[in-house]
Amino acid sequence: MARPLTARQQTVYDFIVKTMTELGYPPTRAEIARALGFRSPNAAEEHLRALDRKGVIRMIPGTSRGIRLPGGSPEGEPAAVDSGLPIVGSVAAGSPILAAEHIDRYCPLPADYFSPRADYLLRVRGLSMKDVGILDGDLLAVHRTQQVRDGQIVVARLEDDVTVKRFQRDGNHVTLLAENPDFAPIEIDLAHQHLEIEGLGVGVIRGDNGSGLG
Amino acid sequence: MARPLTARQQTVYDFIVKTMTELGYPPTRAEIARALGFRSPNAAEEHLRALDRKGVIRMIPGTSRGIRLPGGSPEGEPAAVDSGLPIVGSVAAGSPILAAEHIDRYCPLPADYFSPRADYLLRVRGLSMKDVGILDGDLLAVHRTQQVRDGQIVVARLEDDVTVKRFQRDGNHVTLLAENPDFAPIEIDLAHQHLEIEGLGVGVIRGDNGSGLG
DNA sequence: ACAATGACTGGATACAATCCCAGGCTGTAT
DNA sequence: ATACAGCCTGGGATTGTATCCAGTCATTGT
Repeated sequence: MARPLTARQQTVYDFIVKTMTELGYPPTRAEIARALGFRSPNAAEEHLRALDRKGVIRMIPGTSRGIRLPGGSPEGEPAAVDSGLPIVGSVAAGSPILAAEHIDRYCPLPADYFSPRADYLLRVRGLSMKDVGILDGDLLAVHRTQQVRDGQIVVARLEDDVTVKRFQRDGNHVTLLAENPDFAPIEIDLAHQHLEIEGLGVGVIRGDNGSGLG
Repeated sequence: MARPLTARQQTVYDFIVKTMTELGYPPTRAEIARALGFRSPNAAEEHLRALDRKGVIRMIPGTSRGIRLPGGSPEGEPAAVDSGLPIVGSVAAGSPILAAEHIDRYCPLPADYFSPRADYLLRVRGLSMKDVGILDGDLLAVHRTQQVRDGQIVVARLEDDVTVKRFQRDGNHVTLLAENPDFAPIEIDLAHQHLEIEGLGVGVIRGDNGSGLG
């Protein structure tokens, strides 16, 4: 079961990703410890084991810098690609997004047109993200993952409610920012509230309405 | 300058690239030696020095697996699809939009996904239409037609310049409205200026950039 | 003939890095 | 109360790795 990462584990994971993209190779335990302020490399070791257990990284025993980021998201089964990307309309409270009854129709676009790969298209309701060009009725291409970084557009589920917002985390505190001055940010304390990240916004499609934009 | 690599050095370099793309981290001297049949890691060390001298890799002293490939990580480019909608980048003055030299690549989406049918995708530059959710770099799906109505988003050519604007006509007078308070409307007197309507905006696609929206 | 370079073998050393053990502290679940 | 997981300090054994030194052999340019 993919229990979500703890805040600290997420920090470690983020540092690994950052190191690998910036330097081209993964960090050592000592480097992780130094970067996050641990006085012992063992703290990093234990975090790595946890991340490995949860499947977001792979440790290669006995190998220096032996950390791998397995391709694809942790346990997201690849969406049925045959007929294209499923288009999800409104999501009922408490049920998984990709439940069959939510699937409206399919968009004949290959999943890997977007990068990272899109797993489904979510029809966006409301104008809370209009300043980043996501309008009412648009289709948001979503990559299923729990690994999201600050500033990214995410699909989140908060108390059975699915929303699209910009993600920002500070330790145990998460802020979901709208991109529209008419909407207030949503503040979440992870210690007291449950927040589930459903995926990462990777694209937008608009225009199946029928008579041109306007 | 950059003397070309010897055959053996090329082999070593290829192995480094292969290792990094397959494993996610660079090889050690010993691993290179093992892979290429050297009986001493020093042979690998000397090759690495040569590759560093010639600038194709960068060695980080004292660091295990401290090998970097300068000039960005090798990214797999998306396979060129020769079917689907042509994507048009910048359009040279005075030439038809669908001239072959403007076609960047193709988007594997059927033309009739949009309605009315899209004939090509135009990459939009600038933020003049940001208030209707068309941002810089977005792909505008365009239906080729001259029959446009007031209020529609159109692709127009004015004095060899191709722009995307909202269309408004009053007798012989046309106004092309931006959807961004920072941009002034363009006023055109059809009796004195030539305006060509290239098509009607029927959709928007965003998100072929590579790492999520944000 | 000579030096310079590329391509190695073989051996050695010191540090880099993984990984195990023994704790402590704070929560949350049972 | 007790147990357990997450998160951390501190130390230490063992192995992984970078890096140096001393040679050999062939090729190439001078």
